Amino acid sequence: MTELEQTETEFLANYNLRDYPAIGATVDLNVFTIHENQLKILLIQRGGHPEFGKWALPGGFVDVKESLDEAAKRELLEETKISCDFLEQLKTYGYPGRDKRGYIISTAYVAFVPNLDDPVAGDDASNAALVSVDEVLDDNFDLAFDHKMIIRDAVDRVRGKLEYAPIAHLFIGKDEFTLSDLRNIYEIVWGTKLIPSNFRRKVLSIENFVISTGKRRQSEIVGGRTADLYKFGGVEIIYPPFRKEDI
Amino acid sequence: MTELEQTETEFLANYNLRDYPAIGATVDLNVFTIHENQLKILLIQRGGHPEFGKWALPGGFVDVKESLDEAAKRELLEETKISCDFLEQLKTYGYPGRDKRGYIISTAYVAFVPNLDDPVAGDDASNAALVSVDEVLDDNFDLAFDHKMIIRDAVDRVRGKLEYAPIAHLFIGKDEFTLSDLRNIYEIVWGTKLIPSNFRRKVLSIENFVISTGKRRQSEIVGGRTADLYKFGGVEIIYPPFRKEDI
DNA sequence: ATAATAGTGTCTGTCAGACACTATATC
DNA sequence: GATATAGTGTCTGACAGACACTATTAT
Repeated sequence: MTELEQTETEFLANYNLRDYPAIGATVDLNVFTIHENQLKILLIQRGGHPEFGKWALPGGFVDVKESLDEAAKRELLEETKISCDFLEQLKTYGYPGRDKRGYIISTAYVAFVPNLDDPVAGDDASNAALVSVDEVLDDNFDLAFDHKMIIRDAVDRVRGKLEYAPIAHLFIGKDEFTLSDLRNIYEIVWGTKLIPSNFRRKVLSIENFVISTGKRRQSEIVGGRTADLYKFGGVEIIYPPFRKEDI
Repeated sequence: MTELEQTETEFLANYNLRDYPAIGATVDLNVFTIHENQLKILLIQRGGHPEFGKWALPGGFVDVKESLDEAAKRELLEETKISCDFLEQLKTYGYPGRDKRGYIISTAYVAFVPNLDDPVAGDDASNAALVSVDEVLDDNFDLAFDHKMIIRDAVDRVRGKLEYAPIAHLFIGKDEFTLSDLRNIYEIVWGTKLIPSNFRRKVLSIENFVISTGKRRQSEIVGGRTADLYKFGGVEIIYPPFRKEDI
């Protein structure tokens, strides 16, 4: 053992995180889905103190035996009973007073799940619901902690991410989808109408975004021509990106 | 006091973060600058355990009386004696084993500072240096903790952010600058050559990116025509973004 | 037939890449 | 004059917005 290793061992023997003010670490999950032609987010009604009874993001304390990502994945599974393909760190929120239990830092995550028609009631949660983001972000909708601020950031992230990341298909439950299915996701998340022919041209021009399966499927609503079925092609970034609007 | 408030008060009286495993929270700063025509990052040589003597990102523990942003600003001031206009949260790193002192979560920040020709020697740091990012990211360069991973993410953020955020002028120390000065920043950060005429057209086509001051300044190197001086115009986003390369 | 949806083709305007050309400075 | 940098103008190709047109289905 070198001298350096020895002094480090001594240092660590005397070091204890308990000598400093206690802090907590949580993860909060922004779970988005498309439901009834709306972009919705999963909320749980708090079954314990503090903020008892208020709607809040699912989440919980990080275990010291796991990473933040693992904590997020675990909470998602515990509270929604689903795993998902897209789970990404959003931002970390930490300042005095955001939680009455003490100085608690929360790392927020964003997840996309396909349309889960029969939503979910986790273990810890007394109640769970899918709420449209428009409703949640309304001034009259009361949320626990600083979760409204977090959701606002998360919605911005989802809308922005759709421009350059091939993630829209993650909202579709099926492996094979039509370009109308795909366009529908963009229209709902962005709250805009897209011209079908232009959308089609853009999507097909991106190499490996979608791959034709050769199969066709007929429209679900009323009449109409049968549509080609595609599957995701594995591309990692959409370049040049979609243009959401002319600012 | 309602019944709900009463039970919450009781709950909080019995709640103590000390009842859970201790965790720590730090901030780490990626301070970028342009120095000797290179994109460089500020590193400090650790003057204490653990990782004694290794190069590391400046940073330190978060105080429970301040927010994460405030902690980052404070550390930046303590370690570099400069405040800066751009300080943005990057990502939070937390998993078992990343710090020998215990489960310590680190929130990384990215800061841009203008060319500080005479770099900096903070209080806590035994030694400070500006190192080119190419050198730092080389396999042979040894860094403390997981800081190489953090720097890799930070460099990606800087290069990406330059495409759509009007931040290049923050690397220039002066209030007034020529389009060559500005182009130089893009070329250094991206490691590419840009065609001056196209760069000029792009910059001037973005409303309120730069504003002509009417003044002119002659080139610093050798001969050449005097260049128009501009100042930043306050625009918040560059749309459509710069195209860094055709992928 | 009519309505509804899918898919093709084309015109147009914007904008980036490339580069020739002019203007103004030092040496 | 040579050389270096700043700035103007223009050709071209890629691509998005708009929309007319054809194709295929249900009612």
